Amino acid sequence: MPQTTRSYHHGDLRVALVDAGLELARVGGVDAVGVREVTRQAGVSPASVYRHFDDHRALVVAVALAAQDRLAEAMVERIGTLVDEASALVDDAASLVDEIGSLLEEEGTSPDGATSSADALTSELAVARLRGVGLGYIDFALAEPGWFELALLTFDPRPGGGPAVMVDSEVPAPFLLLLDALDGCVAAGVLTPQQREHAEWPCWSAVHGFADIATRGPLVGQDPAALAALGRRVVEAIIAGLRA
Amino acid sequence: MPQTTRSYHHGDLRVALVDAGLELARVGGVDAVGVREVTRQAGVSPASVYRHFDDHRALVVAVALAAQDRLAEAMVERIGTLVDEASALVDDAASLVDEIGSLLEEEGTSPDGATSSADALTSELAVARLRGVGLGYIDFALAEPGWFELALLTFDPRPGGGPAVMVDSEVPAPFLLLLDALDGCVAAGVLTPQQREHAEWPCWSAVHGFADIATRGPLVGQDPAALAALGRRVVEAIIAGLRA
DNA sequence: GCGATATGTTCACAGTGTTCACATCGACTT
DNA sequence: AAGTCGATGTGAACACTGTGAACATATCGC
Repeated sequence: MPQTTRSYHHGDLRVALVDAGLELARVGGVDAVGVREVTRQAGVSPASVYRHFDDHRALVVAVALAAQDRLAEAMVERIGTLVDEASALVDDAASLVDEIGSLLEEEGTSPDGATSSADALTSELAVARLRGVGLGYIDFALAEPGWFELALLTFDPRPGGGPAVMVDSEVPAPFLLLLDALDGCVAAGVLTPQQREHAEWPCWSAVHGFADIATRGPLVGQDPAALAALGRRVVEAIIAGLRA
Repeated sequence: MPQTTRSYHHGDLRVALVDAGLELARVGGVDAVGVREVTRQAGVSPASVYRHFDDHRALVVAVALAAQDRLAEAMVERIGTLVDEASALVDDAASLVDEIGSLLEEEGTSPDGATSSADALTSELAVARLRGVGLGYIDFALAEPGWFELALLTFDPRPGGGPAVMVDSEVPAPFLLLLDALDGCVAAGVLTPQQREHAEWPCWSAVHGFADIATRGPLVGQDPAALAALGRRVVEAIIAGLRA
């Protein structure tokens, strides 16, 4: 922060506006982030927005990008806990394998069984990561529906209703997490390269669709525990569908 | 229609407004159906809306219900063609089975094979119906994105941002088509009752999610043929996931 | 035929995004 | 060190929106 004195100039109005928009969107969704409302929240004049953003839409996009960052953070956190749990199981199983191996050492047992079970364990880890992507996305949507609504908007690349060209320069972070997890699955042997191809779209469709249904669709207001269980069901179903 | 004369009273302004809204929404989406714009289209004064609808939102909901009907129509049409194709295959296969059966009649062949293959054929029919539900939904979304955006809105049951109670009185027709198709699958032995339980949500999530992604998401503007292929992939993946 | 009622209109108001001329500050030049 | 200039915030205005109240007119029941 360059200065804390309240002068005519604000110091860093742009981020202040985005923060205000974030706060408003958290409870009111995308409709709550308007030019006048945001400037009111920031204690500034409405027209000041146009010194930092071309348009109302540009302001919304900036807020949406911030919400998207929050989504990505929540996802990596969820992935971390799920992978940690899985790797704890892996460690337990590995020590168990070692124990059994040392017990059976006197006999001439082949180490093939150990390596194949190790493969199964790394597979489990890769699947846990993929699970984390989906569940992190869903949990964020349920926990912060306003931000979630915002985070979607940026995926929409039409600037003003034009011919809608695909964005290829800047892939959103949440989507990258999914791509990486899928690549990890083929590296771990969970998915064949053929199964991997375009697999991001079935995954994203199922997870995003559930989040949308639970957030603005017929499942709105349902019991959170039931929603979480349904979300797990959706994630397991689409993962099973990919491997079939 | 009570009268076609153009008098001070409009005859049936309510449906005229809904039709105008439908026409506007077709190209402009939900944002295009505003009180003033709709009345302009219908050649009538803005405040006349409030003789037929409580609110701007009520007008939008009425238009959305109409769009939902179009969606249901498109789905039953798609289901019909897919089921017809499948049943043609079924007939061909059945006649083939008969032929083979009559050829093998001289030998003492057991009819078990015929009945089990007949089972497989009815299964294929049930799956074709399920496929039709998903592909009909997706095709409609791709063909009429404006109407599709509208059709979703009605699934959102909040009247004014209240505590969002679940609608149980009037289940939308498109959703009923899915439920029936799933029940048909368990009747045909494709799905066990345990697999059937809550299966509507993974299905709806995947299909709706893909439609949303292809309509307002990162796949907007992609090659229609490629989108159709991806849609088929999504439908197959989620069906496989349910049966796994 | 006549009154009651349903339906459409006009006017007004609050709120929105947006623009433009103006005010003010910080920084760079000479 | 003074002065200029670009960057940033302000205030008033415009066009537009949804909405309500008072008014006008056509249709229906008696």
